[in-house]
Amino acid sequence: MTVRTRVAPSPTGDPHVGTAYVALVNYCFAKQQGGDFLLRIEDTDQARSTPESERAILAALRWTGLSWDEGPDVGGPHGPYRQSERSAIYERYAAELLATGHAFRCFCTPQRLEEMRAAQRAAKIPQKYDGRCVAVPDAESAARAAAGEPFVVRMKVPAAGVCIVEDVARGPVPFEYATVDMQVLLKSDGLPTYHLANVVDDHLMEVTHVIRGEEWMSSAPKHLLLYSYFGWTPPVLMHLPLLRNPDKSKLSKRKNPTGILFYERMGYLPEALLNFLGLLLAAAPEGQEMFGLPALIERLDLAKISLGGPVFDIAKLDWLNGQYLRHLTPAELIDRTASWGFDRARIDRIAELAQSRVERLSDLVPTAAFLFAGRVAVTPEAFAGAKLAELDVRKALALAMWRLDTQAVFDKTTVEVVLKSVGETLGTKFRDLSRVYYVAMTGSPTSLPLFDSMELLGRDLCRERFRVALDVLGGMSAKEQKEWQRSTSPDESDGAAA
RNA sequence: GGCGCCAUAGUCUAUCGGUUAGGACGCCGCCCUUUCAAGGCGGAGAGACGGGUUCAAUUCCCGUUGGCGCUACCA
Repeated sequence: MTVRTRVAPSPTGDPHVGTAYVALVNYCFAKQQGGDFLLRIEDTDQARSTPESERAILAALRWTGLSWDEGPDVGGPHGPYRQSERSAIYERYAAELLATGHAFRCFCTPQRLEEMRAAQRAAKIPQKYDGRCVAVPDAESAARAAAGEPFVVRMKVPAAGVCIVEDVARGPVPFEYATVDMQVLLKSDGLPTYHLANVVDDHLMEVTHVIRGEEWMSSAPKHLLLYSYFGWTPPVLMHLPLLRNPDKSKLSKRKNPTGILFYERMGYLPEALLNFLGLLLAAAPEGQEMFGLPALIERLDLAKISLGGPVFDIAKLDWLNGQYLRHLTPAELIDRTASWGFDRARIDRIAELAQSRVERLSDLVPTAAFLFAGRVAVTPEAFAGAKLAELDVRKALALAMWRLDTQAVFDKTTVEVVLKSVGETLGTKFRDLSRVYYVAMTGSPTSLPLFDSMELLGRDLCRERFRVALDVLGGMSAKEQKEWQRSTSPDESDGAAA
């Protein structure tokens, strides 16, 4: 049987390095076994999925140098590869589960579920669905559904017994069925949850090995149960450790750059990034830290991947990237730099912005330098200004950073709207606030137009500059963070791929 | 709180019962050098803790501690 693996990102945010990491393992394992690697878009969350995010994820993954045999953009015999286009399929399988008695309609309202959980919390018992609607007789259930009463479909779970999850790297992992929740399979909007869609698709797409993040381990029993309800052979499972921040918490953009595009904009080479991620998957032979995809494909051994969550150590990435840069000829270095940041459209735009601000040709490069830099040097003093005295500069930076994160698109118009909204929140004219942003983004209070510059810089680099500026000004206390977040619309979406 | 995963230096890791516990990043020093890098050489630095099993444990088992994940009509 042909080995088939997949990466299944959810298009709900920026392309995440965790996605690249998971994709890399799946890709290498498939190729090592002479198999196929698939890309599937898990966009069953109507509220959070966006086409912009999907486009960005595909582009970012392509940039890393990985390629897939089947996917929404390249097609394939098991399509469509976008879950939002497969609703009819999931509905059919949910109906099958209903018919075979492995699932039931649940008519509980969100309010009733919330009350149930509150009671469970108060009683200090595990929070899970109490099973009320399992008792609804089939005839009544069908009638209520036919009458238009909203419902979700939940899976049944054995009351007792143990489910053994066989993990390639961990061996058997036991889970008491009593601790497994009766998961929602089909939401009231008729779309499936991850659990149903993932199992159905992996089966239909003939995925043989599911290699995904550790965050999924506790739902493995549910998935295994579904495979058995359908009478299908489950795939081989392997859960990868999660990438970490230096403080060991799960890698998050609030604390670190997590975007693949950040590394691209920052000037890392895709082969260096892949090599770096590969170092977390297969130990380098003594003194040979540099290796490419072919070597990784050869050496990857799923059972030997270390299970401790690795810190994403940017210092080591820096060194590796330097190694790659040094292996280039000077001409290649120039070519790479040119195609990285000096494409015609981009520099033409920069020229437009800079033209009225230069008097000599020799002014152009210094004027636009901040657009080609990764970070810019800022000092606390640079933020000082008469109008700014009584204003909390850090709050202005934090609000802008957070609000910008919640925007689906990142262009000059969005930036303008968002930054001005911060002025309103703070009760300040934007004119008096702009210096803060000029300094943080460009490193100087006088520079090229801010909104255009930020668009040119891109979301990831801007976020990083906000972070650095905040840091230079002493950061935020936990209390401030909490308080300030109340005056913005928080969006914690920061997940890696499945 | 419940369930689960994990545990070698600051970081990434090797060692699948017997090693002076190996390598890489970072750090420090020396060399090279008009500076700074790069490069070369060298150095400091690790088996969380407590019990077992064994002639012998970093390695196997149990407990403790710690970190992490899950605990949604999100993935």
